[in-house]
Amino acid sequence: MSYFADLILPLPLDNRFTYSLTDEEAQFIQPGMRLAVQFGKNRIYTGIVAEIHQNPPEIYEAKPIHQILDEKPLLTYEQLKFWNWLATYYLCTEGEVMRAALPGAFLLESESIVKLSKDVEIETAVLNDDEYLVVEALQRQSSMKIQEIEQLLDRKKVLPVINKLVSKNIVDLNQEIYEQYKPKEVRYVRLNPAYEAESEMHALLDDLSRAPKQREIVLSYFSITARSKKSLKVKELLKESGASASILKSLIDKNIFEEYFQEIDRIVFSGEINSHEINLNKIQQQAFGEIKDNFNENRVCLLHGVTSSGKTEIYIKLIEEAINNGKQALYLLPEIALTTQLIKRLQNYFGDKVLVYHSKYSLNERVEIYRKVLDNTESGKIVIGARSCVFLPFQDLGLIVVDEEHESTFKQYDPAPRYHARDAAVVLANMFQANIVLGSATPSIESYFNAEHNKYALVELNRRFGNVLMPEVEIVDIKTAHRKKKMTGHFSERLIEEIKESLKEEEQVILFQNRRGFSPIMECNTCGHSPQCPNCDVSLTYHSNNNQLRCHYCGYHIAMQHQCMACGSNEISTKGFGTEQVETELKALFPKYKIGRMDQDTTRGKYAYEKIISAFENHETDILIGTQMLTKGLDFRKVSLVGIMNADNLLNFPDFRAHERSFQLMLQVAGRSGRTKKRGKVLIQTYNPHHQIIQQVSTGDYEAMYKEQLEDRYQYQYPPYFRLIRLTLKCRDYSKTNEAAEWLARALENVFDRYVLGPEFPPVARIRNEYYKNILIKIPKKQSLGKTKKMVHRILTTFRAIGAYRSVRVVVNVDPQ
DNA sequence: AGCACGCCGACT
DNA sequence: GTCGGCGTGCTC
Repeated sequence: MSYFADLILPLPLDNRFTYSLTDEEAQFIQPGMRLAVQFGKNRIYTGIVAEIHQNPPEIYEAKPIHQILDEKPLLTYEQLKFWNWLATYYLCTEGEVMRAALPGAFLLESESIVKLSKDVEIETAVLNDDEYLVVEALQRQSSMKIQEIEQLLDRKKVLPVINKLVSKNIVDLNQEIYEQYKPKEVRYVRLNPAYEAESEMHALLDDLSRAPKQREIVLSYFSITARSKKSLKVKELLKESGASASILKSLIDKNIFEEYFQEIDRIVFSGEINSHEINLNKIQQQAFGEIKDNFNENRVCLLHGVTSSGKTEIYIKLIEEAINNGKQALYLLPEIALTTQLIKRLQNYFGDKVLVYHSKYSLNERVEIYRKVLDNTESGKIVIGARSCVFLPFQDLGLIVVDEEHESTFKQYDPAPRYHARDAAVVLANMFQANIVLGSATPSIESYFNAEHNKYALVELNRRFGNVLMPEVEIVDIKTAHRKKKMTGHFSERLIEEIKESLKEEEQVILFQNRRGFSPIMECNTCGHSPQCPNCDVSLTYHSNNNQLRCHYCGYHIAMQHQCMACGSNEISTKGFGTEQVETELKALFPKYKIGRMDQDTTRGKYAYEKIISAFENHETDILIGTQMLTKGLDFRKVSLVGIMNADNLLNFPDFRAHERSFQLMLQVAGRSGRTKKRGKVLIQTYNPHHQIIQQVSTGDYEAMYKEQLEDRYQYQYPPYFRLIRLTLKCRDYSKTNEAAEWLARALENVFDRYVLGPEFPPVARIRNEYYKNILIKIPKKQSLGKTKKMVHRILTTFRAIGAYRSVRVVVNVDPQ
């Protein structure tokens, strides 16, 4: 009886691929294991076994596999199910999920390696120039990669050259696959046991009397080993003796010392546990109880708690319970880089049970964390991290916490799978019958809607911890202020007064300015021209730190212009303002005070972010100017004033979530103010003081915001009443983009009728010389989601089969943010 | 995706 | 003539 394995390959291909197995292989291989298989003519890929069966494929002969890469499955049954759900729900391939889900080091890929054939006499006469160059290079370096040959010959297509050499039997072309994961090893030394006897030892020291440095090492070795019986690291020995590595090497070469290696864990917890008891106050205790009651009924729990109401303590208690029951716990955060404070807190409490996982870790570190979760080790019971954590191989997941549930960064934008980690987490929890709590001070409309309609349970915390009052919000009408000439640059008189007041009291100030799009652009005062990006349909923005004009989309940059490029006029001014301008103006207003700035430009270095934060925490800076980044769970004790420089550029975003987002953002920023006894103050500068969102922020009235937004969503057919799928077409050819979009929209309309919107150009219609066009599909509640997606998938398959539109790529975004 | 194959314009 | 461009088809 013959066996076959259906594999998921890490490619954007719809199908699984079937390979044949020998009986022995079939005995050993289980779903979830990695296999290396040949796919296409030469390449070798890592595939995941999804299924083993005995049905031979009918229209082709299955190839045998190349190699088995695992001893036991790397994926659990739940993960395979989860991958499949993601691919179906988000309309992508399992291969794309695989790429996102597995640490890169698990995906071995082959590389073509060229070597000289053995025992071949090379007749130079039969070689042309290129061939000669390759052969000559191979005589020097034994093997070359295709890319190296491309460089050597300075041309793009080198395969014909290589193939000729292969056919002349001069070189061999092989596929090599690499295991990318390398365990971390520490080098140890010990004395050759032959010298252990006292007499031998003395003889050795006598022998070395003419090599004082070597003798020194041996003496150091004795003195260290006399002190402690522990294995001796090479590093330690060199430090103690002060000798160099080369001297030790000569001792090893002489066989006086022996070296050996031991694998160590990269993921080690170095901090201390100083877990003071966490005592919930009465209100927290009550919320905690309610959450647990709902867990008992297997309900998703939405925890709506105002800023600094103490949600984290509740999470910690829930996690503690989960791990006491022997389960694993997952704590999801929107962005890991911005939450060092929280991670420290969890580590202080749970010690080495906490693992932090995110995409910025090295390949090897991620592999180790993955394995720890898979093995369900004691040190990995709690995983904390950003969205990609949902892909870890949990064995016995008991609890998921999704903190800042409303954050849109939980949604992956590019590349596929374009998944929402919060929604995926709900599905994941369901697969494990695990508990899940979504927490936020400003829940997303969708989640609150689900709570209202009894799909989720709602638990509320509406008092700040220690009964600190919510900050007082003041709205400053800068339209009138401008008219009355009461503005200094972008600062209203009121804001300046309040800053002065806070600084006088030796308190700190945070100023918030939204980023992107509102960065300054150059504009000619004579003809109104502003320099454009040649590759994208946007104006270039001015960056003063390097005096450049830059494109945010493609990175194109030129030196700052002092003459208009269109009319040659010298009168150029900057329009719009960013954090940089705020900083400049502020320095002029408050020259005596220290000002910090936190935005994309200043947080580029590895620890730049931490530096800015700790400088502010230690009160080395008085005023901190920043963007979105400031809103994330930071806890500054001495901030009494938060200024929002311009609320309008948030509100005027062309997006159905713009108002909800503005509310969430402003309320979060406001929450940075007055976290201790004294009541904080928030100043909002705006041109529309009567805008309903501004009003709702000023009263902190989430309910009002929710109700009003919900009505808009209903009227304009948006989530939560309708689901959305956005198709984006991209192509270098303008008219092809149009034609293809038109075709696709018509095809969709045939099925979904008036629920298809567009095609439309997005606000930026060209990026990196590609034209973009969007089609939006709205799915009413009563329409089957599964069937709709199947239909969209079918139409897309037909579309992609049309030759004329082949150069047009379609990006599918389910539940776009 | 990545690669081969085939067709076409543009250069040594 | 060949090189390199791109469109097309296919991968178990």
